[in-house]
Amino acid sequence: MKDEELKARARIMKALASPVRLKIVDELSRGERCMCELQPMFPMNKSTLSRHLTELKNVGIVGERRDGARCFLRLLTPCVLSMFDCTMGVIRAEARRQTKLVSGGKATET
Amino acid sequence: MKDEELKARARIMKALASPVRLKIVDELSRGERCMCELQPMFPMNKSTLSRHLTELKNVGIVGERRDGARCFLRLLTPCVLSMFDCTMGVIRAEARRQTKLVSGGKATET
DNA sequence: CAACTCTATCGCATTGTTGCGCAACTATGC
DNA sequence: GCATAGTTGCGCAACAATGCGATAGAGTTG
Repeated sequence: MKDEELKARARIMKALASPVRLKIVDELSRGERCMCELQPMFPMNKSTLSRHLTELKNVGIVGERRDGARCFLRLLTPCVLSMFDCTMGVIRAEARRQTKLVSGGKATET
Repeated sequence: MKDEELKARARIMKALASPVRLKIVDELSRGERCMCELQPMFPMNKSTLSRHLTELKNVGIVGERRDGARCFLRLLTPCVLSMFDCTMGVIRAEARRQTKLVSGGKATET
């Protein structure tokens, strides 16, 4: 796999490697929102939130539509939601592994 | 969505938010490998490579099988490969958007 | 079994990157 | 003019990536 491609992918993953940004994506998956709607959901300075949005816009996951003073955000690539499913898969698999360890399974024990 | 869940997901995304680790995953998708096989592919100190592997192991994406002094790595959750497809989707969508901008499309122009 | 090699990991120091709030700024609408 | 919506510059603290050297097991050979 090409080096450039790896970097491009890493950039996208990085944009999603934050609870805050994941929450934004999750919220936008339910429809268009403007900053002012998002702000109450995030206990942080609006400048910080704006920067998170910028990061998502930079990699092309989120797009904006300006309407007067407002700036409506929406998900441009809903396929990122399928990534969520996968992360759940990883989490569940890991949980199973932990369980096995506790209940005396064979996985990698000391 | 729960806060803990968001954090767990972000952890997984973060583990994949690095060209090096993406390359490792890509390589492991073609089969089990030992550190000594991976090393020649990565122009970095072996301790650094080891750390990247540790990170992938920590989130449960990669597992290890020890055989004597060697340590064979393998992909535990192949679904991460489907994430790759999605990143490609995002990259392509972004490329299309750029093209539109150049060719005089309507998207977000100044 | 002692000495040695080979494989992988750990501790530490250095360097670069990220997340954050604050305050200042721009732009829109009343 | 003044409130509302959002972005930008700055500095700080926390975190991540890296190399180097030391260390810990496994296997090998005398």
